[in-house]
Amino acid sequence: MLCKDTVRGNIVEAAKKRFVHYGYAKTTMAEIASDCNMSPGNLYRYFPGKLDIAEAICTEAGEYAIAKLRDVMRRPGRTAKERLRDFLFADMRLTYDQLEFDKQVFEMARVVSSERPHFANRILAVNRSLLSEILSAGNASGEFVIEDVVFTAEMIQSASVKFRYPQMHSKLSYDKLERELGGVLHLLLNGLDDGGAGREQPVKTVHQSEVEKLVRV
Amino acid sequence: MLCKDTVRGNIVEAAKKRFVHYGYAKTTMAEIASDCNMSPGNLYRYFPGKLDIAEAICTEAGEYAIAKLRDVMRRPGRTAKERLRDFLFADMRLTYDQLEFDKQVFEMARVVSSERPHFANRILAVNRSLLSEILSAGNASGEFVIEDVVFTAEMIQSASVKFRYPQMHSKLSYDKLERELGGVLHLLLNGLDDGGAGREQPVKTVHQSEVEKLVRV
DNA sequence: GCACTGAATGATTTATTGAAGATTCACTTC
DNA sequence: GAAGTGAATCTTCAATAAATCATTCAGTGC
Repeated sequence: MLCKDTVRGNIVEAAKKRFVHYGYAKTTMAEIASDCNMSPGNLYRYFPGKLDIAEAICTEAGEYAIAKLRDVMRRPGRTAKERLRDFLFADMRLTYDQLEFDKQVFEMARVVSSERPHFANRILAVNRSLLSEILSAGNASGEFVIEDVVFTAEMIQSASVKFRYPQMHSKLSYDKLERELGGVLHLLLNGLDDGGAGREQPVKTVHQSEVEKLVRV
Repeated sequence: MLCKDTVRGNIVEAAKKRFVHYGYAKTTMAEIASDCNMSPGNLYRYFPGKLDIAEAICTEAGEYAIAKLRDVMRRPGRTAKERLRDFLFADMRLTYDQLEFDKQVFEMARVVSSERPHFANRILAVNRSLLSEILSAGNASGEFVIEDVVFTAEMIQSASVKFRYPQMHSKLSYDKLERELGGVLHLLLNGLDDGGAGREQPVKTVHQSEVEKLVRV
């Protein structure tokens, strides 16, 4: 016998295929149900509604991204600054790859985060806690001297908003984004007294190919 | 006899009243014409189209804002850091006051900058040149040691995007924005090694009342 | 011929309505 | 009675008809 969670999983998988292929709006509950060999009405025994299925997909994707970021963050033998850099670049690339090129995934993400604001906030909060972890480690190693780690993490998020919102990417190539994030990061690390935002990036960034797509179908 | 520029000015004034009161979309060329005691057709002898009237209004407002920022920037007896702070706070407040509370003005600005992207870019470029001026002065006084002033100005704009785009203000009170800009600025000035984004703001910011509304009608 | 008009044109917006889809629920099956 | 159905309902979408509006231009008056 199928347990409730298995069925939910099947529904999510079927919906993900449809949403990614045809888009959220163009996918009907009847189609998802039919893909699962059930009636539309029965879907409602597993999810309160269509939006909740999309939210489940996004949550899964978010968890995958967090796992990726954790990996990047925890590579051995890197300084805290390098970790911070790796983290921000990986985060930008995850956003870019996922949302810049896939209109359908972008649509789904947009709908979910506009209809369920708490969802986006949760993602942001987890992200911030990872940032805080990096900052704390930097404090411990003596690289940073940060009083309020959580507040500082929040400020780093503020300053890097441009690199995490695909709406703002419009018309900026990935190269340009990379250059800008590099410059901003340099400023954040070194402040204005230190030669300004130098173009050189002595710290090697995690290579993009190491960070795969967020949702694979 | 009325010279062409006087008539243009009258049209802009009439249109501004309508746009601010009823919104860009809800204002018809016939209404603007009628307010100027002329026929709709005659408007086209002074402006290529409706959008150009809106652009003229926005240009005027932009110039006013630039003038305000120049004032703020040039107060005597301030350090470069203080000037930078004043500048960014004043800029945020101009954006906030103007666009956060006035739906109609926001609509007009949105239409113009989406239909005429070069317009927004011009504003941003002028803004950047003012920032560069501050940075150069800081270099001259020895406060900063910035190699590429223009590049650094660009990076400061990147890091402060959140405070200049009303779309991003959604759900953030002005107090919260101020706290965030303060924190980000601290990071930009001092970098991460220096105690992080301390909450104290020893530098007095130009008081909000000193920066008036952008468009007065 | 310069300043302007206002009706004509064609694009865009709005209103209407029929169809499609999300959600519910009384009912069936095992 | 847990799992599921599918017709009924109520909402939302899409197509199109109607109206409005930006823009043009042939024409008027000075």
